[in-house]
Amino acid sequence: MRAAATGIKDVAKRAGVSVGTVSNVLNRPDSVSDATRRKVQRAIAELGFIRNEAGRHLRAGRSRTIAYLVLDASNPFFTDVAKGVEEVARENGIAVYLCNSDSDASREADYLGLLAEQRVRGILVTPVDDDVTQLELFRRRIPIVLVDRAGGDEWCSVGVDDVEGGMLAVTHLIEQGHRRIAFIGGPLITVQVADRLRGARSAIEAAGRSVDDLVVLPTETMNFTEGQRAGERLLGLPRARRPTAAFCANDLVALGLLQQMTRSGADVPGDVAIVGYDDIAFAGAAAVPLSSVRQPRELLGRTAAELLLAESKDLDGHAHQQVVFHPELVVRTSSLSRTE
Amino acid sequence: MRAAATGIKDVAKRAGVSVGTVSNVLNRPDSVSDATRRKVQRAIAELGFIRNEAGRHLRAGRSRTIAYLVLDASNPFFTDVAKGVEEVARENGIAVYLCNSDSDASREADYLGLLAEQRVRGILVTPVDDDVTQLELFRRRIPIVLVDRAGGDEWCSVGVDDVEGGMLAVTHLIEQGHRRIAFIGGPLITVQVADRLRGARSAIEAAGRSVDDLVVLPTETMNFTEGQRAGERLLGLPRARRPTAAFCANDLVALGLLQQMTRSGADVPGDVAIVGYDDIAFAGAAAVPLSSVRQPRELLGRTAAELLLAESKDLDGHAHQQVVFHPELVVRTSSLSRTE
DNA sequence: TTGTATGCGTTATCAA
DNA sequence: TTGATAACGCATACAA
Repeated sequence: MRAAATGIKDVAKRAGVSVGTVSNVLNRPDSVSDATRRKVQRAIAELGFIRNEAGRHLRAGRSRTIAYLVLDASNPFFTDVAKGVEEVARENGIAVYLCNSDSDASREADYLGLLAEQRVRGILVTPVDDDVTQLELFRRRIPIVLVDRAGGDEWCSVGVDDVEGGMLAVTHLIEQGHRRIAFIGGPLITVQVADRLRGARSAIEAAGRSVDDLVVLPTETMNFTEGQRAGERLLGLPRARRPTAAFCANDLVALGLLQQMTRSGADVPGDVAIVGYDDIAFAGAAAVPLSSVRQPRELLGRTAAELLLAESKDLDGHAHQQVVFHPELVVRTSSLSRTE
Repeated sequence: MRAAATGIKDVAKRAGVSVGTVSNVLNRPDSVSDATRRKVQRAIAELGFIRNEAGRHLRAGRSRTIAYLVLDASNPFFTDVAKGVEEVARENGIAVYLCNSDSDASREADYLGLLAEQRVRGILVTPVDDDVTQLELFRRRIPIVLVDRAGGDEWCSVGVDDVEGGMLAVTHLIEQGHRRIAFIGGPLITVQVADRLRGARSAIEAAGRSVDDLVVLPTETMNFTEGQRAGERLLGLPRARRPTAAFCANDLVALGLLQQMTRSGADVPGDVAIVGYDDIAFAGAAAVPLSSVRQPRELLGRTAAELLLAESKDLDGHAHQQVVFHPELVVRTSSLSRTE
């Protein structure tokens, strides 16, 4: 048998005081006499009273929940960012909904609708596509911060300089003596991917090479399987045209590629050097430790959450901020030429 | 400038009808005349009205949200289970909070408190420890279903027969000609781990071997790093006593072990055969494809969610159910003896 | 210091 | 078919 829901009224009755006093004990304990406070607290304990957030929310007009809508909950990158978000939220007594759009625009839309109904205090989102018009609708009601994506100065955003990341990766590969370099990732219209590619091109040009030296192998999404497929395509290229190095737009793709190479008997980094992106935990732990462009994941999450809470506290006088972090190249075995 | 929150009253005023009619349009559109319905719908569109879930919740007395409190959001096993949960929830117009206890009992307690305040309709949880007394408190108010863990017939639970899984794995290794077999996982007091170990022992006994042939290497948690450490310990054993096969209590540990072997120049499966547990996506994609005991992850999630919704609909007349699925051994390269 | 009364947004009941 | 109104649980303004 389930206990009936106890409310503030039941507590008041049990303690022999009014509901206002119970509320005071909960919210302004100093304004209540010691004796009364103890009485009320005992009643609360005896009844196992738990505040009803729906009532508080309705009364307060705003919730104590934010949401983080991610592209792919099974990508460690996002769970690491989420960790940073949760920390800040906890410090502020705020709960975090973790929602997974799974790179599906309709799921994203569903979740945004749901979150709007919940009147969450704010939403952190890495949008499925770069068209933010859909988000515009919601933004009129709910503060939104873009994570790992920029939206111009009309939006708060937290990201990492992906052009710089691409440059770091490819400059490193050039320094390791590689001429033909593959870029693997997609879809190419995605801002992050496009920026990383742009950085890669800049590095090629800065080295005085021809852009033809960069072989773009686009993928549909960025998961392990796509990396394996790209590996097959890479090995299918004629020897003369085959790149000796690959820069992958994320680590899942890089790990898939690495695995396909190993499986096919190709040596990494001997036959193909590999640099990934994100530096997820698996990267350093791969069979051949993976070089990768590290993003400050938890910091990204922390900063995004702080921006969101700031905006939610000062809705009108709020100036949108675009925070851009710098990536860092972590060199491991997968990209080190043995001849050096 | 942020738009003021529009409510059902604003819609009513705009459409020139009463709030009851607006509510009818939203909830029982058939009971409203076509003309009125159109008027109201136009007002809703013009004002960009979005229902306030807090109000609905307060009125209805119950929320349309459930929560899934996982041990480790970055373990693909849990995100796969979560996918099953979300599917069922979506089919029922219910939202899912995904909460990450990160194997930390205090975080788990915090979240349970938070969820109780939110009056979520139910909670799916894989508890941090096997002492369910803490959960008992909440259960009096909120339906709880244990996921991947059993709690006796006083609880609804969904799990997989871990004893059987352990037997499958070790029987297979014995059939592959191995005598000394390592069991790697922990903490050993965890029910799942203990059950898998028990299954492993049964398999040894069923084969007429001595239980001394099973070398238990306990780990503190079950992540990649612990697997690598276990690998070092394994290789540190004197040749004569060193197991030629290892059964790991999850895939992360197995992958860590596999990687440590490869790094140390040991051959898998030649020097050490490996079987993991869970069959996460990475398992089949590892440098040496990993044999693993597969759990029906999404089905686990679906079933758990269905059980939870059933219980939440019929609180008192509810009979607790313990659903136990059977694991399946997926044999890949990592455990195949070449001599066979 | 404590009690009373009101309203947050929604839905359901009942009357018109 | 539509409208008026009460109620959900809580927090606050104000009165005592």
